[in-house]
Amino acid sequence: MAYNIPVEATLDVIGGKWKVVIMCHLIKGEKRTSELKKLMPGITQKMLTQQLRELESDGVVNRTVFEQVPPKVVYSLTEYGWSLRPILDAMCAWGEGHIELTGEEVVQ
Amino acid sequence: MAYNIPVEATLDVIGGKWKVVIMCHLIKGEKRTSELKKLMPGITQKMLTQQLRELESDGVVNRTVFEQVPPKVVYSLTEYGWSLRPILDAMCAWGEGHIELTGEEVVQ
DNA sequence: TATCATAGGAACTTTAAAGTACCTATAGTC
DNA sequence: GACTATAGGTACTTTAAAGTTCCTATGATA
Repeated sequence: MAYNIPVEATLDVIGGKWKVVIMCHLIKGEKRTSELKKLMPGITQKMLTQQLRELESDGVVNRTVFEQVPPKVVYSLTEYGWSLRPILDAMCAWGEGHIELTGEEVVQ
Repeated sequence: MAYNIPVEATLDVIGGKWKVVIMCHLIKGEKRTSELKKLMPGITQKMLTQQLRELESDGVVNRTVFEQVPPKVVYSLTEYGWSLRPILDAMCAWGEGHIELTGEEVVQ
């Protein structure tokens, strides 16, 4: 793909509704599928699997399968994924600094 | 809106296909509509206007109208918009560092 | 033997994002 | 008088993203 501006390459990897959120959770350590699901109440099983597959094929996350029943699969950031850390940190920090300033996010 | 994780507040403001790209251009200085259109060959007039309107109502960009014919409108980042700079810088830097490593973006 | 837990596949539908086509205004120029 | 440049509006359509529902496997437990 040809980009008009380099930042489009970044958006290709981390764009979309869920990838940044997934990676922000994985920054704190590897997680299995069911843990991610609990951390992201809004995501569906399908979207979680789909986004993880895309992150995996982009080389951002590792998928480790434990051959046991019931199945256990653990996801973690790859070294390549860690290279995105400055972006994730900046995004998390901004969100933390501005979430209460908007004023309308009172849980009803 | 209630968020499960603060970074979702960030995604609310800069999420989508075009906003980060627009802001990356505005970092280098104010731009009029026609300049942005030239810098982003892939965007349509409608999407450009729509995204700028959303950024404006989120307080991220300033819209300055010059009362002349033909019309002249200039967009720039607000102070609030500048607070997103660490994110934009990190995203731009990552894109610059990784765009040539993917190897398949040769313009055909 | 029926049920659970886990991770995910497949088919289908809904919703949101994005794109297309066509319309406006007006001072200045050809 | 027709045409240009500029910024944007509106209605409609297309495409992509996301969501829903139902399905699989298997060993352990009730």
